[in-house]
Amino acid sequence: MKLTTKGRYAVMAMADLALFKDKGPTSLTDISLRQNISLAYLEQIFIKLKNKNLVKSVRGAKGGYVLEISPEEIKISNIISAVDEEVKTLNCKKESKKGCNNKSSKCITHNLWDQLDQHINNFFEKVKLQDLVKKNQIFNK
Amino acid sequence: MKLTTKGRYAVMAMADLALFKDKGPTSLTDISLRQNISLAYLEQIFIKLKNKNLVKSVRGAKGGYVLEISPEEIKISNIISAVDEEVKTLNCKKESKKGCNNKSSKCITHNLWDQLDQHINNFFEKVKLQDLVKKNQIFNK
DNA sequence: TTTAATTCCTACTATTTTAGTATGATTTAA
DNA sequence: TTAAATCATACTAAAATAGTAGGAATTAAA
Repeated sequence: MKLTTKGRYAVMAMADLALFKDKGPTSLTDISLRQNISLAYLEQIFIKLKNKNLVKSVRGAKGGYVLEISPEEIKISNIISAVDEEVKTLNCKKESKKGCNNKSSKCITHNLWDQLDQHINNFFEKVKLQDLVKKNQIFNK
Repeated sequence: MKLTTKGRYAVMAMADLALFKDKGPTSLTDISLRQNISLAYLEQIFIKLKNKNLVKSVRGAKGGYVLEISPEEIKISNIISAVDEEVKTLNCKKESKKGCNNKSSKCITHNLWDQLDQHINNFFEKVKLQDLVKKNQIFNK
């Protein structure tokens, strides 16, 4: 599955942004210090978050990033898919020779991975950024 | 998350084994051909499956592997954890400096990953090997 | 008794992905 | 003018993944 520290960093950074959202633009330097993530790495991550319109940037001194939409509206799935390209576990389709395109026992496990994907995506769809910052207790929906 | 082609191969191979379980030991050569997985790689995978008592081996000519227990009793989680060591996404605990051990905003995302793990594991706990071979339609439990 | 088919064992290696560095340009508040 | 910030791109180190390679041991069958 595509779920790496990059995705985790993105979620952490967005949560940080949400926590400080009333104090104007938050610089990546601040986030870097608070969350202990390399500044240059954060920059790369935020380019992607910006491209997906999850944050907007304020350039120049005293600049930084602010949430484009409110924490209640931002799903974790939005964040992760923004930086990790795809939330897909292991689909047979990619590798045409193996798995699915196999003649004899054609993709016995195909549906399994499909459903797993749905299952995981479903989880990330339900959790909002707000759920993280509010109480640090997520949900029992 | 620890969920790689090794895990997928293992599930595919086990499903293959389940399909042919009435025809005596199934050789890895056969599985290799049917599922298009390198023989040597399968060998490594089956050592692990054997260590976890999911299969047993029959050595020598006409040998191969057979399921140690019935497909109804084998959970997908058993298979994956046998070959991929751990079904854990991204826990903060591992990396002591980052994430959790951060003073200011202590592990905002900790619970999120914990619950994700539970969610995924829960999925794999519910699906049995039998569910794969029976109808190629998994479940709606 | 020989042969071929098989598992078993261990070490090595190529490839890919991940995570991160490095460098510098651009923008803008103070 | 300066310092603090984003923006952009290229490079690289480390780790994980996905295999390969080479042989030893076992056993059914010819």
